[in-house]
Amino acid sequence: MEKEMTVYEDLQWRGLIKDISSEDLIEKLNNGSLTFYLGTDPTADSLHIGHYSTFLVAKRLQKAGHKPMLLVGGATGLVGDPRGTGEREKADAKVIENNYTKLKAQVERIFGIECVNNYDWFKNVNYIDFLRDYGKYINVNYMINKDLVRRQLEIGISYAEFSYMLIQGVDFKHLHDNYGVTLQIGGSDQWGNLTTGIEIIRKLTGDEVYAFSIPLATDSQGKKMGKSEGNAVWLDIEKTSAYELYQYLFNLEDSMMEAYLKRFTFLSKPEIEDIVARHNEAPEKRIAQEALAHEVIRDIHGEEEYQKAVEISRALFSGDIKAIPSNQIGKIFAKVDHIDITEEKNIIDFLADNKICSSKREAREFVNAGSITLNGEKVTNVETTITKDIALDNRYVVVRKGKKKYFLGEFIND
RNA sequence: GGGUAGGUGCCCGAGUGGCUAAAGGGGGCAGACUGUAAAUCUGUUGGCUUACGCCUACGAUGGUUCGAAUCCAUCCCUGCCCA
Repeated sequence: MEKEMTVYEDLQWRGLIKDISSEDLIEKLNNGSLTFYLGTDPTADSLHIGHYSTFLVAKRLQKAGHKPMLLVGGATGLVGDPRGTGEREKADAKVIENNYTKLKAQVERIFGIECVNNYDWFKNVNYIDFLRDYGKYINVNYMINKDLVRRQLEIGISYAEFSYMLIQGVDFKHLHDNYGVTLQIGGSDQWGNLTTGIEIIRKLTGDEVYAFSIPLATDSQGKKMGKSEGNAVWLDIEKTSAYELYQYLFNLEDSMMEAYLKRFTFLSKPEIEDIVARHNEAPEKRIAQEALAHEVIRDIHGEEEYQKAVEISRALFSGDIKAIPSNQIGKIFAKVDHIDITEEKNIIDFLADNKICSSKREAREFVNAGSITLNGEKVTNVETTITKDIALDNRYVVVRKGKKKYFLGEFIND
């Protein structure tokens, strides 16, 4: 039996540590009970899969006996953090507020961790005081040398975004002063912001606090994970259904499976090694993808949603749509995009009107290319009409676009 | 404030009066192959149209011209240099 890994070793093994502010932190992670935080800005009304692994680190540390706090940046979201690729659009304050409300609820539901808002302590901060209390202690030279700032300096960066790291640094100090937070974690792109906080706290209080960064989740090409059909993979089930999430995870490439299992699940080292070994014997069975999808969807949406996602997938990909009892279709496909059909209509109009295709031109192209399937039968004639005769049970038309995008059309008027 | 280089389709970027719905690359979408992978290859990528064609588009607004992304004027925005 292998010796049990320490907290730090486990994180390292899972590929969740990129930079660490001080070697002293290792000891504290392994033995102490730290209060730490992790932040995100409310730039959208839901987290996406890219955030998920980072937030899971908070969960892992919590399981190891540390106390987590999550910060949703109502204040920092109004300013916008530099991305290194160009200035962000000025965010609408109402949108940010709305996003904050949703994110807070989501974060507390999925991770079960207390959530704070930096707007609460920034809304009354006076600009002059801010400059005197904090701005005085950080050199512009220091700020300019941060990687993201330096990159954006070449294309222009506003004073607001430039100041971002200062605000985040003050967050750290606030949480340090009021909640005894001594550690901040974040994605590797946040490293500059994390270290600025450490700097501010050291200069103002003399206290030594820590940070480590987490590598961003990428695919084998080094691209950020999290896009499916050109859309982000959200944790909000209203934005990305359990079925869509299942499909996303199930289709991930083999070569990344081990890394993803380590990063996105709580499975132990022996369990992951076992899954990977079995997977490699017969990659086409996608044992690893299946395990990954099960773990992740159960943790985010619950076992029941996972089972439903599997059920839909089986029904759709078994190939034989017509074999499904028609009284089951409505139920099984409840989670697939649903289209009400009120009249019989030409296939091209049907595809374009229901936004399955973005235009009639595209609809024609898809039909001609053989990309459209109705109830399991390929349609190649643009003159085809959607009628009740071809509908299952005179009611349902399962439309497939491409290899795996499904829609359920249903005749609703008699 | 002065000088200078720019602002092109989802992104990067070519184009300096008609041959430009706009090269090339990336990304997206679709097809083939496969395992509902990856990689690769092929097609496609403003809208309407079977098609001819029409409409909308090259920072904004006006103007010159038979004709402008391309020329002129004013304005807005950005980089760089100087003060």
